[in-house]
Amino acid sequence: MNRAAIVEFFARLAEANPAPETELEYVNAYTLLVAVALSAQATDVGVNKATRALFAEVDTPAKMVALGEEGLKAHIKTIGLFNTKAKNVIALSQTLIERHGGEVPEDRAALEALPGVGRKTANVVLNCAFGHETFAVDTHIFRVGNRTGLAPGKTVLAVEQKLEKRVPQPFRLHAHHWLILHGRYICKARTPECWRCPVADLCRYRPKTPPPAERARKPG
DNA sequence: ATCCCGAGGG
DNA sequence: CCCTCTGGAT
Repeated sequence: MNRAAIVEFFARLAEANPAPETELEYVNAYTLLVAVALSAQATDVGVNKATRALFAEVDTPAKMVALGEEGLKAHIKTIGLFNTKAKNVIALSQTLIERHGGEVPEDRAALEALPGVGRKTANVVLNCAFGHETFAVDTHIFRVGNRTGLAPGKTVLAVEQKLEKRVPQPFRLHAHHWLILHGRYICKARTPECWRCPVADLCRYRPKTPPPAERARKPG
């Protein structure tokens, strides 16, 4: 995708959604960090279902440590990988208290040093909580980048670096959310809905799924 | 490369 | 049934 096409690509996504935000529910930077850590290989809907009750009760690292690993597990049993996540969130909260005064650090290295926090989670927190122009590459963005030709790459880091080079202003701050929402609702993993995609003419992917009307006409 | 792992959709 | 969901640590 050339530069003009990339500008057009984001201009259309921006027109459809001028102020995109994360669909994870949170009340402060700390609960954002926890929500993102819980969202690995899980849907935001599923995470929100568990965190609504959790964050009403627990919204600081100290309260999380007081809740304890088993107490946290009881809240997040319905989320995949809950054993690992509960252990990490308690340890992460303890570390925030011991090393960062109970605050979420505005620093990539400090974030990635937290248990259960890798590059993707750090990028989301830096973008959503601190307004950094980071490109958190998740399963959606990896797929959209490769499928469309916007930012092809064999690894998530390669895709991130390509986005870093290719995404122009004024789209850099919200590119992450535009791409993730596009991937979640239109450029879906199994059956991308190209027939209602606003950037289909800029995309290198040729649809293999016929539109609903055609599928109804010719079932099977 | 493998493990962690529940809910929802097709 | 199988696939997917805002990954990270070993």
